[in-house]
Amino acid sequence: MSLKDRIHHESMKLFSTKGYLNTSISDIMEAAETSKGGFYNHFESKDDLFYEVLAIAQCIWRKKVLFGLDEIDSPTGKIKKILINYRDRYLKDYENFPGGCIFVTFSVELDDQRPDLMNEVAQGFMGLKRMVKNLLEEGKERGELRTDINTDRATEMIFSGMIGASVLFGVEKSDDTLNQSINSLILYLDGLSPAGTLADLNVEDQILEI
Amino acid sequence: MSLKDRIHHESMKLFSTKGYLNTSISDIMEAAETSKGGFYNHFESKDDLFYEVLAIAQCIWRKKVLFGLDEIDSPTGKIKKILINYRDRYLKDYENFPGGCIFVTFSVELDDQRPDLMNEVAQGFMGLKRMVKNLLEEGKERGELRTDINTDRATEMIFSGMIGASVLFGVEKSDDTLNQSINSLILYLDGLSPAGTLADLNVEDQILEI
DNA sequence: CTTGTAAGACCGACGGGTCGGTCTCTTTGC
DNA sequence: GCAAAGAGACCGACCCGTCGGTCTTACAAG
Repeated sequence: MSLKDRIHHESMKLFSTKGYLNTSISDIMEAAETSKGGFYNHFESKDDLFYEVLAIAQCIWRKKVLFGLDEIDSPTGKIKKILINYRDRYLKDYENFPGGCIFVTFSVELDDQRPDLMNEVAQGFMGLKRMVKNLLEEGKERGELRTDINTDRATEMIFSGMIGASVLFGVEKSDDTLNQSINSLILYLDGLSPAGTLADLNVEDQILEI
Repeated sequence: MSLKDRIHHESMKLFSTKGYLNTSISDIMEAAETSKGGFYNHFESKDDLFYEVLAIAQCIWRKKVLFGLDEIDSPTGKIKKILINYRDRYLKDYENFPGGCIFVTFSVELDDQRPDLMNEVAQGFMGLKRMVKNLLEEGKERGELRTDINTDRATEMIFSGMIGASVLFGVEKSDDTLNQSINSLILYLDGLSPAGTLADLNVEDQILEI
């Protein structure tokens, strides 16, 4: 692995645990086993590194959370898959994000201090929210959701539930807590479907199989 | 207002926006219009200030979020009141917490960096979660919830929904977003009640009246 | 010899914290 | 009633370490 890759990787780990502002370049140098010269040979500034790491993190997020989604036809099935991926492939990815969801960490520390950096992060959030909403609406059109379901409200529940789950996972650092939070969301999603179709989806199996 | 009170108050505001680690004592000095000497005359260390501010913030939280709760008999009504207070009296309290929920800010930045300080914060979270759970269970006993409702899962939904809502409020800084997030939680709570009782509670009115 | 990579000495700004000193207000002795 | 003495609030220069960032130097590959 090249030095640049090593700096990217170690920075991402440090950012996810300590945040951007509280990670010093010395921290990164130590973790990547390099020096000031090695660092500044590859990056113009710390902010420069931020943007690159953010892009890489978003790329990893997509790969992890959207994994296997195209093999699923049902929109609500896709959301369920997103939740399961989010839980098992993303939040438990201690190799890349040992400190939990890097976007939550960024957003909480940067929203009032570095609005310029914050914008980039916020766009990712909005993308996820829009995706959930679109899938819910499509699911409703296909009859996978009860007709009385308000997709906006359901989107809010699932979206803020995902964010809340990652914060609480950071607080408690317990896989059990995370499983409970996300499983509750999956069961909530199942509860939106018309009566009778619940058993067909084999919910509990899907939760336990992972 | 005494200097000590001023430091407490300004620190709380700064901590809620910048976090603890990223707030310098110079920041506090400037905001409280004092000097190094004035600061250290009242506090042994920055950590000392942290503990005091945390205690004050918890006190304010309780006063704001539990406001008027004893006048309500119904357990689910109490939860609804908590959600409304949380939305209007606590999160929108720009005077004390201009940066959003101070406990979320603390927990995200401190969980991996200062576990000693984190413990104090985490206990508050667990207290709220336990309160919601107890109220839900009591509500179920009183027949305010359908018998098939799993109170653990409902607790997860409401609790992580509250945390997620405060993070997203910080990201978007929009009252509308916050209202939508919390209103969705209130409507979710209403959805847990046995069919037919929904209209009696006059949900939409309660949401709009605030 | 040239070119690109990495090392680390160095810079000014700022971090938390200390310390000598001033200013004001209360207590005390007469 | 009044002045001397003491207590404690408050100030800001200063300490040392760390911050992000620059620049010269060393060295290895071609």
